[in-house]
This record gives sequence, C-alpha cells and structure tokens, in this order.
Amino acid sequence: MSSLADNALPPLGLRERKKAKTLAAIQAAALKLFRKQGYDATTIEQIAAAAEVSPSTFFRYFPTKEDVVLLDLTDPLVIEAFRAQPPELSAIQALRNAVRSVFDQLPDDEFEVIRQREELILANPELQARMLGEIAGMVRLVADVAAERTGRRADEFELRVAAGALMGVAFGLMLTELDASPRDLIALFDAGLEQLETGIKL
Amino acid sequence: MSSLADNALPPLGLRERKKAKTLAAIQAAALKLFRKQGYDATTIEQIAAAAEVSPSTFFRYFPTKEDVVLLDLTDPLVIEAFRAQPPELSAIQALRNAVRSVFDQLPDDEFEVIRQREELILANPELQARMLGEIAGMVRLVADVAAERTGRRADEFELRVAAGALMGVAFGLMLTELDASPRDLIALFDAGLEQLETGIKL
DNA sequence: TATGATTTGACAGCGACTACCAATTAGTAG
DNA sequence: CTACTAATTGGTAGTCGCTGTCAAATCATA
Repeated sequence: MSSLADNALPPLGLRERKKAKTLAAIQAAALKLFRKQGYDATTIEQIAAAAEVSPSTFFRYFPTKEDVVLLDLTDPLVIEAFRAQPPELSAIQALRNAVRSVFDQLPDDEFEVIRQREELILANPELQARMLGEIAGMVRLVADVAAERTGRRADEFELRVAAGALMGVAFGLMLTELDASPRDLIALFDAGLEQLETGIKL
Repeated sequence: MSSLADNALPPLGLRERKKAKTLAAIQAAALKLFRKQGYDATTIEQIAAAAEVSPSTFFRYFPTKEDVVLLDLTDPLVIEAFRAQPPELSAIQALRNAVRSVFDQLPDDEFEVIRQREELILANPELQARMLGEIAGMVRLVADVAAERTGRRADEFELRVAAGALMGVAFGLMLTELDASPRDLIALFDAGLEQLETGIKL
C-alpha cells in the first residue's frame, strides 16, 4: 500500500513521514501474513512483530484487525469523481463516467492490492460483513450525490432504490469477477447498468 | 421468542423440551438486557445469569453474542415459499408473493420481536454488518432459486446483475427506513422490486 | 542545549470465545 | 425399580482482540 503513503497529506516533517511509513508497513505486513497463513490464524502480535511495532501501536493505526483489510481509498475517489461530472449528464451516465475515470487511472499494483483484499474478504465472513457495511454507506453517498444532481431529496424512495441497485450491481460484479481487469470490470458494470435501465426481466 | 420453541421439531421428550425452553430463555434474557442497558454494555455473563445457565451453556446455544439478535426464522420460510410459487410467474413476481405470504401470516407478537431486533441492529454497527451478511446470503439463495425457475445457471451475468441490484435495494431500505415497521419495510421492498422490473431511470 | 509536544512500548485488565473435564440429568434395558 | 449409558451442563483455564494507563523515547522549537 505504498500509494497510501503517497496519497496522505503532503509530508510535513519526519514525524508525518514516519507515520505514513509505519501505517504502510503494518498494512503490508498484515496482508502478507494473511495471505501466507490465513486471516484467522494471524494474530495482532504477529503483525506488529513483522512490522516492528508494538501491538498497542498497531491499534493506534488501525482501530481493529479487520480495518487492515477494509481500508479502501478508491470509494471516496469515485464519489468525488461522481460529484465532478458535468451537470447535463444523467445520474447513471455520471456514475458510469466516475467509475471509469477512477479505475482507468489505477496503477496495476494498486489494482492488484485491491484484488488481494477482495480475495481475503471473500474468504472471511466477518470481513464480508464489514465490507457489506461499507457498501451500504456507499449507497447512501451515491444517493446523496444523485439527489444533488437531479434536484430531488436524497430520501426519496425511488432515488434510494436506484442508488441501491446501482451500487449492488457494482460491488456484486467486483466480488464475483475476481479475474477481470479494470477495463473488463468497467465494461461489465456498463452492461449491468444498461440492464438496470431497461428493467430486470426474470 | 416463544414461537421458536413452538416451531422447533415436535418435542420428543423432556430433553428436547428443555433445550427449546433454555434457548428461548437465553434469547429473551438477552433481548431484555440489550433493551435495558444496551448491547455493548451487556455481557455474556449477565445474559447467562439472567437465563440461569452458565456462560459455556450460552455458547452451546448461540455461537456468538451477535447471533442472539441475528437469529431469524422467517428467511427459510421465504425461500420455501419462493420455491413453491406457481412456475408461470416471473421470478420477481414469485419472490414478491413469497415475501408477502410469509409476512402476512406472522402473528403480531412475532412482528414485535422482529421490530425490536431491528432496532437493536440499527443501533449497533457490528449487528448491522452481520445483518447485511445475512441479507447477502439470502439474496444468493434467491438467485439460486430464480435460476431454477428460469432454467438458467446461477452464475449467468443477467442473474448476477439482478442479484446485485436486489441486494443493493435491500441494503438501501434496511439502513434508511429507520422508522418503518417490519410490515412497512416489506411493502417498500415490494415497491423496490417493482421498480427494478420496470427499470431504473435517473 | 533544554524543554515541551508527540509518539511509542509495555503492561494490566476486560469481554468474547474455545476447549476440556467433571458433575448432573435424562433415557433405556433388564 | 436399579444400573448403566448417553446427553447435557457447569466450571475453569486459556487465547485473542481490544482498551486504557503510564513511563520511556523521539521529534520540534526556542
């Protein structure tokens, strides 16, 4: 997660740089151990030792063991990009563009880390549950931005159904198309959106 | 959760009856303490003491503290009813009928327990996350049954899009209709399914 | 260099949970 | 009814994730 350090606030001094470095080290150590021996079998002590910090320091950087895996920086980028889309686009078009622009710009190594995190999440029920909570939060945010764009209230029923469906499809595809490239995912998302627009016929 | 005892296998002896009674007592004690002092502030020891069992017995009945709240007997009924719908109905219609039929037959006191469980779930992030996991599992089952009904494979793209959308809608409603009764939630879910059928226009 | 601010390490303790063994209860056969 | 077996329960030790506290270490500044 070297990108994490790069994407943090501009380093202001040794202290800040050291913090970013420590956070990245902890997370890298954790992800490595999880892959090697499994999430449940990996203890906080092991992670802390591998990252050369104490367990209490671990908890200063990550509130819970789960958060090492769950930390995700792309979602806020998607929301930001969604907000920045030209106002004349429909909300669905705008969301398409936002997802596309974020994933098009992801370096391969970052995408690889995302993939690995997703594999971990799929393999562990507690992580899945947490991830679903994140997804639900995303639904809310997308509904808010879509409301801004369409001049509706964010709590309108139709809007919330739509936002839920859109994000459900997005995450559903991400979590089932584990071998897809970013480009493929975007294409699949597009096809899914199209289907949502025309209606689910089952 | 007296319905739990009633809905268990027919009591075959003192042993079975005692088990059902203990399980119900643990769950009732837990729900009562959670309401009185909050989920996090209630310990397993307190629950066990209130139910007059030992903590190790608690864990024989419920795998985790969360499961006391999460245990839900309506989902299997919905799946069963979904499977039993006439084959000429579309899958979405069949699902709507199934949900309706199960909830229409629930006694009011069961609804009240469902409502209380939902309040607890909405007040506690870990419970929310677990609940979302249950919903996701339910959607997967629904997709499987829908595949059976429509003669498709459950991993077909269209079916996966539908499942994702369904999950997204359920999440969206679950976490935003905070004041809705369980019955209202069912009605809203139904309306959401209808919207999925006709298409998302944003 | 001295001092104050910040970060880290160590440790005690809590609660959820696991696993084991002895005690208790229920069921069955003679 | 008694004796024996099977099933269930209680008690306990221990692990792990996590919280909070305090002392030590490190960084920043005058």
